Amino acid sequence: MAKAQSKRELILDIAEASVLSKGFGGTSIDEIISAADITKSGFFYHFRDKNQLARALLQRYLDTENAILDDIFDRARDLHGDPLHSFLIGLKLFAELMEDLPNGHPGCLVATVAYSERMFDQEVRDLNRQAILTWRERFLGVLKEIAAIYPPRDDVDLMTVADMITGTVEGGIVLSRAVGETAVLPQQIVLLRSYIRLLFSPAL
Amino acid sequence: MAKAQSKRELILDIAEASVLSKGFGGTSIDEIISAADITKSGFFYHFRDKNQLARALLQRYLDTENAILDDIFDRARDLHGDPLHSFLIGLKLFAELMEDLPNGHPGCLVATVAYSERMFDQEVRDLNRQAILTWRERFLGVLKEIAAIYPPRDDVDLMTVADMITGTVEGGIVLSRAVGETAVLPQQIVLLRSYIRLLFSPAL
DNA sequence: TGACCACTGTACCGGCGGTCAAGTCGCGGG
DNA sequence: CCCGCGACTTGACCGCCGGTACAGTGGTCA
Repeated sequence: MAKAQSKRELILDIAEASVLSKGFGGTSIDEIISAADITKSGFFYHFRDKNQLARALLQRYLDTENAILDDIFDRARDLHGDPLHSFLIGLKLFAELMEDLPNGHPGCLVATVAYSERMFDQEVRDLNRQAILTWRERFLGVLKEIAAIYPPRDDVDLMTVADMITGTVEGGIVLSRAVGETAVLPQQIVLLRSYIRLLFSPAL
Repeated sequence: MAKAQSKRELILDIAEASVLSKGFGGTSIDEIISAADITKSGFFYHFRDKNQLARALLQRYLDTENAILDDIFDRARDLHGDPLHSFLIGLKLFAELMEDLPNGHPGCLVATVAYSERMFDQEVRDLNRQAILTWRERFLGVLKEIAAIYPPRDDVDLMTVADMITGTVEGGIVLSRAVGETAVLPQQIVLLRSYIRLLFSPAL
């Protein structure tokens, strides 16, 4: 967790950690404010209500996650010109990043929102939906480039393959947390990489 | 949702639906008891506290899910003697079952628990962990049978492949819910089937 | 007949989400 | 130099929620 430069950021840091370990409904404002050493009125100065907190939390989370993905796959692009090989390198870098997290991945707020949808207003749910669609488009673009050069060995829908990238991460996080083994998530990403390679490689 | 034969089962039915749409922390006992038309004392007659409700909820969920998996893969066994083909049929049956759910998959309680772990006692967390390990063993057994006949085309760890089955379902549910498209989960299972086929088929 | 099961009724506690009005303190600009 | 503004604090209050305690009640079965 990064050092908070302002009380507002500190609230978001504390709230994010609490939401990921206890769920949104299980996170109390009283607990956040005592950890952040502010008063209840101080909290409501920054956020109109708990829903606005959720919105800010999710927005900040998506911005940082997308920045991380940009960084990884841009670096992979620099390392190899071929779209397939570059994507495989990107997945490897991603798996290594997940492996290097000392306590495992802290959890995805998109999954938290998806599993408590009736707790949030339409704005938060739309933001969540848009996040998945953005990731779908991101990976679909790469996969189309790959498929133009390497025709897939099986009759698959590329959009579904794009969703599989996101789905593997979401599923891997659930498994890792539930079983208490931080290695599960990186293993799943490596296995996904194996599928992508198998699907597009002309011969092995 | 099946008709409840007792107030206790009715409580569990209502609580399960609420937990899956609002999270455990977002589900109030007051709301459950008014929907079940009983008093607060009536609730606490059946469950000592909210944690005992969680335990009963999870146990019942796991029992029914395992019965469904038994049924599907037993039927698939009857349809084809070869372990690979039988497993591929099982995955197809599973995808079709998910596709036929009118409002999509209602959600997995294992994921809910994993994303609110600090809300539950050790007993519930152990139950959750055991559920993942049971599924791991279930699928690992089948995969070992398959690999004995069809050597995998890529150097993969079969336990990781077994986890991928569970992970695809968990990830697919998160995606389906977040994006509001019920088709995503069955599509992901069909894609997983494509990988299993590609991984073990001697030639295409 | 009476014990037990599945509840109900009533009263209470402290925590939590949220609201409201007024006050404080530092700091940057006119 | 002081004025205003942003970032809070103080403190009082509301109704819902999780949970406790315990006495009571109607049906059923040995």
